[in-house]
Amino acid sequence: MTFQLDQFLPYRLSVAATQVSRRFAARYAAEAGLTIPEWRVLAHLGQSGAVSVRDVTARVALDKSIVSRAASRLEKAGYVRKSSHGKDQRLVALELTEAGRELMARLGKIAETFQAELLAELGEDGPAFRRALLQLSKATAP
Amino acid sequence: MTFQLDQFLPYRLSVAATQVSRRFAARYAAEAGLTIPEWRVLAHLGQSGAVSVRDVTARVALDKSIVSRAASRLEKAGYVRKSSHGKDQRLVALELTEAGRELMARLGKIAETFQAELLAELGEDGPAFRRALLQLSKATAP
DNA sequence: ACCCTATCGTTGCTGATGCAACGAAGTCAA
DNA sequence: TTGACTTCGTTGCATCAGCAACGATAGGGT
Repeated sequence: MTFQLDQFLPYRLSVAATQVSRRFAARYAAEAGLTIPEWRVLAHLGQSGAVSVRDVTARVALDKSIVSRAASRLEKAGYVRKSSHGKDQRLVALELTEAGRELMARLGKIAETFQAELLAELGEDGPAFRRALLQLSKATAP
Repeated sequence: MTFQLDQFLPYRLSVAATQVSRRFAARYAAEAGLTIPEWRVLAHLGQSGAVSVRDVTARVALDKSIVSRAASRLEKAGYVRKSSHGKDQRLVALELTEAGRELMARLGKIAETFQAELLAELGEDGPAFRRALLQLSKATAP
């Protein structure tokens, strides 16, 4: 029997992820022209207060260079403020501005709605799907 | 309650996909230094005989420019042969060379093994996970 | 106090991505 | 047959991801 690409889990996973990202991006594009890294940084700051680039990097699964650039764009757009961390001068403290909090409040609603739609589509497979994603997200030892 | 990025399905899905792709890439890197598009094109040709770029594009969920470039690289590497489709001169017939079939045979085994590992990790959530991925891969009407 | 090493964040650079435009080839109707 | 329109595959171009290198700062041992 030959190998079937369309039965292959990594492939199916990648296609699904791309598809879902596209659908979601179409939703929030109307509110703000954010890239995915920008959206993730914004969302993380919304739930975490003032944190460093390193913290964000660890949490949102993006390279630090990407987080750095996303933060700079968000700062220029007025959604994020960079200040220096008093204690350790190497660190930068990132936090949302008032405009950033407002934007995040709107995007948060959109995100919740979208997630509800997805879960409705999944029906009873939803919980198992969630568990599976968590399991697969674990990195193997380097 | 504030929005929690790490509970958000599109985010979890994206992280899981990236993670799994990395793990799989690490496996086949030892056999051949393929990019993901190259791997997909190779895999599709392995199961489909001679087909056009358009066919591959539709099947592997990649832009036609990406398929075109991947096919060119695979041709240069000696895994793929491009010939002209007698009937319609616009079409290109892509097919694996002998070297391509050999490589695919080896990669197919690696892929099967890897998939078995993933399914073992998922345990009884595997089938639901599969169904969910298929459901989410469906595009919404444009 | 000093040096040696580690960490933080930014920037450069290479290659990949995705969109649009293009030439070539085919189709269909008048 | 001609001409308008469509489709196929390639290529150009702008952007983005990811890795490495860098300056700046911190910390730890002697």
